[in-house]
Amino acid sequence: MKEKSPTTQELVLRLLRTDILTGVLRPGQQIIQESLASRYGVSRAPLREAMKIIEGEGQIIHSPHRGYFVTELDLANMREVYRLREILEREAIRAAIPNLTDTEIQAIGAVADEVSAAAASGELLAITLANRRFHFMVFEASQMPRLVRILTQLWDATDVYRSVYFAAPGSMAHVARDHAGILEALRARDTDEVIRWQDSHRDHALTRLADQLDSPRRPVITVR
Amino acid sequence: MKEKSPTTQELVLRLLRTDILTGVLRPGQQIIQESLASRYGVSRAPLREAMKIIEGEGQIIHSPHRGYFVTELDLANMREVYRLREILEREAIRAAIPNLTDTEIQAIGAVADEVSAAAASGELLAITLANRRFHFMVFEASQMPRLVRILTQLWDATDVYRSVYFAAPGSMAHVARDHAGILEALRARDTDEVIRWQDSHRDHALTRLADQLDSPRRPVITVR
DNA sequence: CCGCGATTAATTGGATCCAATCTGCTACTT
DNA sequence: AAGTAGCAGATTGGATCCAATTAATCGCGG
Repeated sequence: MKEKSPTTQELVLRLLRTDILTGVLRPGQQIIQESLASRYGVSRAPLREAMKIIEGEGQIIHSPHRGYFVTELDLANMREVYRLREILEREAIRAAIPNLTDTEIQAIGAVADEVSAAAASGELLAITLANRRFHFMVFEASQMPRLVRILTQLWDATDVYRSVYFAAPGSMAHVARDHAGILEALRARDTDEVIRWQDSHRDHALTRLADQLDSPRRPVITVR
Repeated sequence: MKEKSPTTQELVLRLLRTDILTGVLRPGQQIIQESLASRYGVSRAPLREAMKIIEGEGQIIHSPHRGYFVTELDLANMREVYRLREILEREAIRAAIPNLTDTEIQAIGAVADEVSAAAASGELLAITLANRRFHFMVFEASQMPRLVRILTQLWDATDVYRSVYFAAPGSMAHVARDHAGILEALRARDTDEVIRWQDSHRDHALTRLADQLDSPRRPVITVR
């Protein structure tokens, strides 16, 4: 097997995503290209192309001749994202259920365990990523690549705040319960029940996140 | 009022969009950066950033070290786009109706006339753009910017084929009738009726487009 | 004659360099 | 003293240049 040759902008893309996710780059903050490029040890060229991608996903916005700024979500915006997720995830689940094989469901169960393991370790980034994999394994079974892409964008838009949510006490137990419920309903091939669990799961996250929106989060790391 | 200073990549962006829309760049074709850049009279740098945006909208795809290619939609993909449009446009209309003022509806009516005027002139590009404005004036009244953005992407994805559709004889009369129906239902604030018209409008377009997908379209202009 | 491998041309990816624009400060006018 | 014009520094936008990767052709061997 030949090893992958990661192009520089893919690398930068990953770095950018995690920096936004972990709060190194805070909402509202301007991104100084030179500074960030040297921080990543690359030139500005691949950074700018990577930023154009992130901009397309709505995580940063661009103002000509002024620069890029990390987007800041207000409550209305957040509610819109969750409303769209509600509509689209229902569609994804409906399309996915008939396609899901037993082995795939088993694999999804394994990922659920990974989430729990990550939760035990307390690694916020690991939890977020594992949780994402869990849900998207279902979505991807829909065989609707464009739908999956849109859902990815919607999840990306709120991921900045999601890690804060996971940090809240008691959230992890709630998540574990919902995941178990989803899994059980998947095994029974009970579409409506899966949707019910997923809806409640999402609603719970939204109310928690809405609370967090008032109290601004503290910086994790600051880049000059 | 100060005039706008269009940055180069915005210019390139517009050029790229119309080139894809009008078929100068055909589905499946590779985009040779140097060739296209010189055609636009610019360097490759702004072209590449513009392409990253278009890629995010799904109109072209990128393969590392190989290049950019204009995306080609198969029937399954096309059906997915229309299914997603169905779901999301319904949501947009539901959210929009309560917000629509009489003056706004009047303005939408004016745009419907523009579509007819464009249809009479036979200018395919003008028809496409006017038609788009008509529908998006409704969508934008939803006050859901993210939803509008996603819908824009979905419309973009099929616009390459839409002009072919408009060229089909009899289509224009059908379109005019549907638009009139939508307008009337808007004036009556009858949400379900608007959705019914919009659904039928869309379904008609899909069946026509599906036909076109078999017979490959002839090139309009070819760039070396 | 067909398949496989190496060399070469073409194209993309990344870095550096220069020009255009914005922002904040200073000084001047009223 | 307040406001505005203009100047200087910083930052972004665009162009050119060089390196890395791909694919295509040619040649060799089976």
